[in-house]
Amino acid sequence: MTSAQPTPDNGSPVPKPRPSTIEDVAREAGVSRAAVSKVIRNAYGVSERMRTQVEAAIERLEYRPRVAARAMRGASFTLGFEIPQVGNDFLTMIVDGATEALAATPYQMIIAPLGREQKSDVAINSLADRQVDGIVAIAPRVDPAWLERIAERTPLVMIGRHDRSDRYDTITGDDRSGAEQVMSHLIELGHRRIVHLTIHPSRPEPPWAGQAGDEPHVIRTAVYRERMLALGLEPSVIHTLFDGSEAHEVTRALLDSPEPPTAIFAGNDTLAIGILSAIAEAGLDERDVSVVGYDDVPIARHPLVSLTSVDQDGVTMGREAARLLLERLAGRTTAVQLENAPRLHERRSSARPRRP
Amino acid sequence: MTSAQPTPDNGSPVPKPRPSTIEDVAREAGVSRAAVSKVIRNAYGVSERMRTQVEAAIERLEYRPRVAARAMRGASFTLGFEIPQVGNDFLTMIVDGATEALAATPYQMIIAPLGREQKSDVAINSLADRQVDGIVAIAPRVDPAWLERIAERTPLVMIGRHDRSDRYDTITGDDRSGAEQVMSHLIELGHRRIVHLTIHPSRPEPPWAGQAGDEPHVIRTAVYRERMLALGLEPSVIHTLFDGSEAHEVTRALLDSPEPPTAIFAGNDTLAIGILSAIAEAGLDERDVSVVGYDDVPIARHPLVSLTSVDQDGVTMGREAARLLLERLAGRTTAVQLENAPRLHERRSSARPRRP
DNA sequence: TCCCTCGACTGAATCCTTTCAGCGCCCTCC
DNA sequence: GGAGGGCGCTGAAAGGATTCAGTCGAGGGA
Repeated sequence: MTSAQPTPDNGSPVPKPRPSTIEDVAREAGVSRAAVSKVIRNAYGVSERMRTQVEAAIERLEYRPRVAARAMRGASFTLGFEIPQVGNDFLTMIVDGATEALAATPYQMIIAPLGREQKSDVAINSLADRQVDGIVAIAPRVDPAWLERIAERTPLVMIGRHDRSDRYDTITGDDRSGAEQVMSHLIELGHRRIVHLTIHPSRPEPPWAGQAGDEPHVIRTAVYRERMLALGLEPSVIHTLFDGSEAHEVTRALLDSPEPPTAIFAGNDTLAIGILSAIAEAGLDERDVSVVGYDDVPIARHPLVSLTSVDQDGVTMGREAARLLLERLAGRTTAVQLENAPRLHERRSSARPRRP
Repeated sequence: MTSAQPTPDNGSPVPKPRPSTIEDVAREAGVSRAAVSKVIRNAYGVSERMRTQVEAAIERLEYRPRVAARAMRGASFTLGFEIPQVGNDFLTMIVDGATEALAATPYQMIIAPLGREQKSDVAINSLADRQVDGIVAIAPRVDPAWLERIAERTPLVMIGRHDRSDRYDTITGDDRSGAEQVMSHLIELGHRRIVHLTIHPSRPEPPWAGQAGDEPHVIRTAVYRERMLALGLEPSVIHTLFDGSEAHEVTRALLDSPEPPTAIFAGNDTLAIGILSAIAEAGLDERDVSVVGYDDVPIARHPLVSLTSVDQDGVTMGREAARLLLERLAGRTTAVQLENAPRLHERRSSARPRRP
């Protein structure tokens, strides 16, 4: 990065123009503050004449309501999304779906991304502190009881985990079915040495004690184990970090081992992409090592990648999450659980093994 | 998505527990509100004894300051990022860099994503309304004068565009140099029929009148034109939407044309990925049509993709953007311009043409 | 001993919006 | 013609933090 070029300070300290307030608008329009407030919020009890007057004043003064002040008594018109990994395209799909669903509403979406070493609760707390009107948490690694405490104050939709609650809504994919489809597919192709590579489950430590079994990845792993054992095969599970680079390293080591797998079932597509890169670098292809991912992110469809993957329709999940929050804000108090049916898309990355 | 399973309302309307306020903490610790405030903000004039007392009370009451209330008089400890396209991995890199830079600070980052049809100003306004302490805008398609008005009130860093301002800081890549590298590379490989496929520039309409020339993509296009004309070749520029799918369609049509190009210079990697998919689907490869992208997103390095691309180090841009904002918040009033030097990474996607 | 200074702490004002109780006024209905 | 009700609007309180001017007490210097 080239050295900075500071522009000379022109001496005159620019006086910050005070942005206009609802008070200014009221004075300008010759009405009370309360009246202006009603116009803004489209509330009941506003004559046509006053509406046009106030709107004109708002226009003239370029008035914009301060969200902070609104939040103190009313609503912030903001929905917060906790996103565990910004670069993950599955999460992007969720955001896309939600953006679309929110487009015609007065609600603005904000995203609190998780830092590399940050925990979910930091981001969720940060959203709650900002008094968002609703929160979407994606497979958060926190204690369900803690989540319920948050949900007591702020409508919350949790995407991914399979625990249920009366307090918050959940949206899940049927991870059992998805993983079954993957395993059936690989087994039918004739694979026997199948490795499962996935992310670390949340550690079973307080305050999040031993509930990891509800996490999507953990369920997929369980299905993998069952199916392997049912065939009298030895399961082999490897855990890595979220980011695909460790998956890449691990795969490279696997390929160098005396008896490398003929197939790898990846916990998600981000990992699968990392795995594919190691296989390609080694000069191998799908008939040496097949790979199946999970999420069906856009790049999986790309003909150069052509990754077999489980589609769980993240866009719909995001859209539904937004809808559920809006419903809650409109008054619903009962909890809702949605589950969608995943579907395996078979592509080039999975094939019959060259030698079983 | 499977039908909803409403949990039965258990009748007892749960009384929302009132979260504790600074008042409660003050009472609990036997001090004044102002004292608690000072402890929280690490302000001057706090004895060791009082600090420990107050901190204990905060702990006991699980007190968390309300950002909305803080924002009304002080700071919101929030930095806002306007992101024009959530799925774009270059923008993800910027966010990653910024997240890292902010990790050790009390500042939390929030992202305002742009909807499909939304304009930059909506997202930027929305951040300003939320009284974030600073804003990062990425190649926003708004009038520079408008941006300066925002910057009068809130420190602002603009990434991408090449216009300068005394009011806000800018971070750019040297797009001229980057585009020169691309064109030199393609020409040296022997390409002559080179098409440039890029995104639509902002329309030269009020309130953003005819300043599109400062946009990174427009500069890259200008360089392309110059180099083609210098060789006596006819430039051919095609504009598409942000998203790679239209690039895919357009490329397919190009390949079917009587005299298809031997190389395509893509305005960014997202487009390049879309172009590559059309080429691969047509059963062609880099010796039929070479492709060069811009941004060097992570997937470009993937051996299955191996896209030649210009690296402008988005992670550093994000980190620097965060740093510049923190500097402003610490008191700097002069504007700073940073520019980094892009570097072309040659990969498999660009090769000598099979027949020139 | 008295005055002054300085550090630690407090009380009250302030930020901007929503909400709620209440007040005229006009219309309708009996 | 009076009661009642609905509509349109207002004034003031409330919400939770920061900030500023000031108070108090201890310690130092003359």
